Amino acid sequence: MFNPLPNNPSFPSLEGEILARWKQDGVYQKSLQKRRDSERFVFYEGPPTANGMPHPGHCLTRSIKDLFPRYKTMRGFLCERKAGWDTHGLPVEVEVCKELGIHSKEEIEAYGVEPFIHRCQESVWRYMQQWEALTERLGFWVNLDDAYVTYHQSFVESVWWSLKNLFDRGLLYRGHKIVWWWAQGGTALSAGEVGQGYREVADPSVFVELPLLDNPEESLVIWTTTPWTLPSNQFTAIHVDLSYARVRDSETNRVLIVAESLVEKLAGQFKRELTVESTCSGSELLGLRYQPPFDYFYKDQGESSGELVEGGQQVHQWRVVAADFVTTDSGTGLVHMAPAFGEADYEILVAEQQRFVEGQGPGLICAVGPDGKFTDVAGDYAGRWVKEADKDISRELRESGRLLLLDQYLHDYPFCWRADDDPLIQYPRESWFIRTTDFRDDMLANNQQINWLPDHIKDGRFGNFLESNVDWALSRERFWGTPLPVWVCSETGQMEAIGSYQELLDKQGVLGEQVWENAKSANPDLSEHLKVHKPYIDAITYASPYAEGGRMERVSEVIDCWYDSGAMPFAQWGYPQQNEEQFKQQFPADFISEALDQTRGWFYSQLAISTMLFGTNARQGQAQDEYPHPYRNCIVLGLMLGEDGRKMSKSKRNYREPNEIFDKYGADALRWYFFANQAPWTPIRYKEQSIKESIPEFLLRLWNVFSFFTIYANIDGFEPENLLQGGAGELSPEELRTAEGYRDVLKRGELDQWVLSELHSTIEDVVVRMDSYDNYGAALALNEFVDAMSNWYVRRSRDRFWAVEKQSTDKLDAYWTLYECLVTLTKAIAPFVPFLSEYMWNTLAGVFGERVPESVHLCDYPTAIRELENQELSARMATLREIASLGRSARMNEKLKVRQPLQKVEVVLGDVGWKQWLESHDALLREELNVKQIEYVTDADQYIDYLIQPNFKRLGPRVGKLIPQVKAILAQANGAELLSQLESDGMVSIEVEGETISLDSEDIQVRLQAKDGWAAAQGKNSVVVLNTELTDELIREGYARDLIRMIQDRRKELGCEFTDRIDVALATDSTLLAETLAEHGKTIAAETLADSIEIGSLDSDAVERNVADTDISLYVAVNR
RNA sequence: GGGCGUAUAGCUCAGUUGGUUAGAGCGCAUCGCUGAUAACGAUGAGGUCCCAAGUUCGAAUCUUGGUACGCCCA
Repeated sequence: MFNPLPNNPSFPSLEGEILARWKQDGVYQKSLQKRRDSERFVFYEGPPTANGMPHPGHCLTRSIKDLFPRYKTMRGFLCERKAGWDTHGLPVEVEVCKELGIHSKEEIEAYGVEPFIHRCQESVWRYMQQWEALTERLGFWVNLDDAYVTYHQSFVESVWWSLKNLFDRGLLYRGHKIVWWWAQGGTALSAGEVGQGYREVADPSVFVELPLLDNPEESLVIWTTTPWTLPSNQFTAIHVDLSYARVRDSETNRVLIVAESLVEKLAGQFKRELTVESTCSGSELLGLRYQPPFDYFYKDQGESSGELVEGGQQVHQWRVVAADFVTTDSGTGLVHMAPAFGEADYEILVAEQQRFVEGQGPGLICAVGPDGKFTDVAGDYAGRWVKEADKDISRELRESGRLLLLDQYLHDYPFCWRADDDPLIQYPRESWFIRTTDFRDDMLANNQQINWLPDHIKDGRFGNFLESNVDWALSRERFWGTPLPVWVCSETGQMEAIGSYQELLDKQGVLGEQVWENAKSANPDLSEHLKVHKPYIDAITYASPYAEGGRMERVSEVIDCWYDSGAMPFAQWGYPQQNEEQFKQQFPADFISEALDQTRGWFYSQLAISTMLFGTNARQGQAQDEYPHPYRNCIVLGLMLGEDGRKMSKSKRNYREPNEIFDKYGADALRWYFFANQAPWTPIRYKEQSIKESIPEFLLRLWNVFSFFTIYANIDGFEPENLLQGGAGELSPEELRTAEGYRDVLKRGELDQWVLSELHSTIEDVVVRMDSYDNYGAALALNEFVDAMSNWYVRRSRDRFWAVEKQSTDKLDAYWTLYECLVTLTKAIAPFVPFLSEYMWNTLAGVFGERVPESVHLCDYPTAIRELENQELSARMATLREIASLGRSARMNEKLKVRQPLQKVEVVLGDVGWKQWLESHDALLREELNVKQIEYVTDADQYIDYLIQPNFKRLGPRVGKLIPQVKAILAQANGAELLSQLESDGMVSIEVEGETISLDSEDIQVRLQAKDGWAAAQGKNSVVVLNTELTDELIREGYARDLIRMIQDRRKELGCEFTDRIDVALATDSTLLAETLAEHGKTIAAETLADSIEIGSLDSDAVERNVADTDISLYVAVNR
């Protein structure tokens, strides 16, 4: 006997029980154990940071990350799921700073790097418990006990190994990076921090003349809103495709060079007449030399030059160069370039440098120190804060006659989010880079092999990003991160990279280990892993092999934590220092998934590192790893929005906490909502209402069928555990087949065959879709099957389950059919809704005890039995359902309720071939439509018009432009005649513009159009016409059914048990009553368990009702 | 300013190589069922498929140009 189900299922509490059981029985471990010798399906966990609270977006990623590994495990693969945690980086430091109430790097140093790092390491696990709880509650099976952690020594050493590899291949170099710099605090700010600090300010807007060296009467005109950058000017940029004009300034009689299209606008701004003297293209300006606005550098370097790669000499700077980003949207079409203070400007410098022979190119000019003040090189301005110097700079330009216009300009400019009076400046900092640009083509080739979902990511966002690759700025001037493993000789500046801690200790003349040892003995609780971090690692030096007496000292930087995450494919195993075998087995990944924001993050860092380390160019002379790696399939999830369709935000409270959802609706509801509501890459609106709706739409509907089955199976004593002997396997159709009373499917009724056909084609569909990572399509197919099972199979089979004879063949067929559907479906939905499916498995299979797997998650995924799929039956049943639906529709239009029996309906079929099969299912339809008789009409001209249309898809390619005429001819033709000709001859011919076109039945499509005046409804394949004539007999029968309904309703009101007997009396003016009782009294009594039905009254309370438009008094006395 | 994406019913979303009556769920209206029952089911109303031009016998679907929104970058 099946365990009875609770009446009102509380999914959250069911899930709680299942979670406890999983934990207690180690079901996840068993699911891996079962596949220990199987082919691997490799999954990588993109490490989240446990430094912040998990939110709904993480539920989505974790649901998807669970779905496919579960599915693949059931499909027979071994899918290990190693958890991981991202632990380094600025956010951690910021959190700690908040606790300490400090801001700047200086303050951290004053506090002490050592205690600061200790606090960082502790802070990393701040929300660990919440993360673990959420992971478990969501049903995300992942190995949390063996998680990789980016600050662990083994991880750090793997990263070191990879960096040493890059260093030794010359791919790691020092350069400058232009950063947003908080001068007062002496630190660079991340893009996120900069983004927080924008506000509108008025800055000076200056137009400056730069006289040409060859012709001082002519000037380039440039525009800037940061006059303080002018002393550091190095170039002027133009766009080669723009047209430029030499214009005469009416006031000074000098010639100015500006973009031609801006002449008028500038004349207005300058308030003077500008007369065009000639025009030229941008390319003609290239190479022109000019006098910079200030001569601090010019006086010494004005003529400095170098040798070009292509031969010849060129002066270094103060000449016109080309740049694509120059536009005429603002300014003059000529752009002042100060490479020290702008990223685009700096790129121009780098591009210029590359034109020169190595070491011969221009250097970087910078008149400002890291404190934001002019350096001594800047004469009078030395020591002054740059922004404060703007005014004087403008004044000086005016005095030297270079200033065309000084104005004010309103724009958004970033300020420091921690000190909002401090404007940020762009500033060059020395930085370590990885020469990723050398691998651009390799990365693009690798990318081509990745299966991106959605696929536009490949050549869209991600491909474009790779195309415009720039070298990876790796280093961070911070404290909590993987230390950059480069040691520099104090004497010669020679550098070495170190690949592991031991390698470092093995160096000659190592000093400084005792710093860590002392700290550890002073505080034995300190994590061992900290010894590879600042400040301990900085303390370790060794004897320089490059200079007698020199010491090798580590550079001070740590690295970008994105590098950590991108190194996880090998670093999670500590490869190559250890676990080589695991790494080789688990590389590359078959499947990863994160949200769109990881395109430039984890998706890139993994691809870049893997391509550089394991790509074809990486290991010359060695076996080449084929693409793609490190991941083959990647689902890019859409961003998650709040209830209002805007970004989720704690302060706006526009979303529900995951725990609240779990407690109210359960994890399955949330998961199903994610999987079945939209393609996973569309931006998803996280609405409580929508999550809630996934319960009645899917979970509850399935539950009702499940519940229906167990109730009646228990009543009828249907006990599969006793009908099936011996081992029951996984209750797959092969095993069920051996059970007593299990008949060959083809011997069962068509409804049984139909639902099993639907089941197996659904399974086939779901497997195809899941194998191509289409969870949405798979979920839709499953949902549709549940609907078919609930709203057609069970509904049309109810009386079979209620039949008196408990062991009839027909009844057993029904039970075995529904049991097979439910058991198979349970396995099919297991990866999607692991809790409900487990509960169903426990009930449906639990009766077998130890003869079946203890968990649905230890089963194989079902495979479709093709022989049971019957497309013809499926199509026929669809038509039958269409007819039933049309019948109801026609009734609605005539306001004839289903309780009123009708004598006859006539069904007109678009394809007469259906007739025979439908006739054999008369009974089913008659009951569904509540009619006495169904007639399939072929000659139905009186009810309908036949609209004949061409089959466009078939005919279109064949007749092309003639289609409209064919359409017209067919529309005008006598449809009935045409059809009958087609039926007898197999084809018809029509004349179109002198051409004869012959059409067979496939070339046309018939639409039926009901004529007015009939109670008819039309569908795609059929028309249903009601005979609305009501005889007295029919009316009485309808009346009887109304009375039954009314009495049943009263029974319920009175709280009757199903078995209670009653007495009934009725009083009404209706003349129908007496006759109806005479005719149908027995039926009414039987249906309502009435001992007597009389006309009159009883000694009980009467209730007034209205039946068939007549008032009636109803007396019901319960015989208890 | 550039890149990518999105725009379909009141709401949330589907729409399978272009095929002539564009679908689902929710909501709404009407009704039904009452032995799956604090459920369930049916039917219906509701669309300028963002706009414009083009390609085509035929466009929600393809092309171009707009508009709006989102994300990323500058």
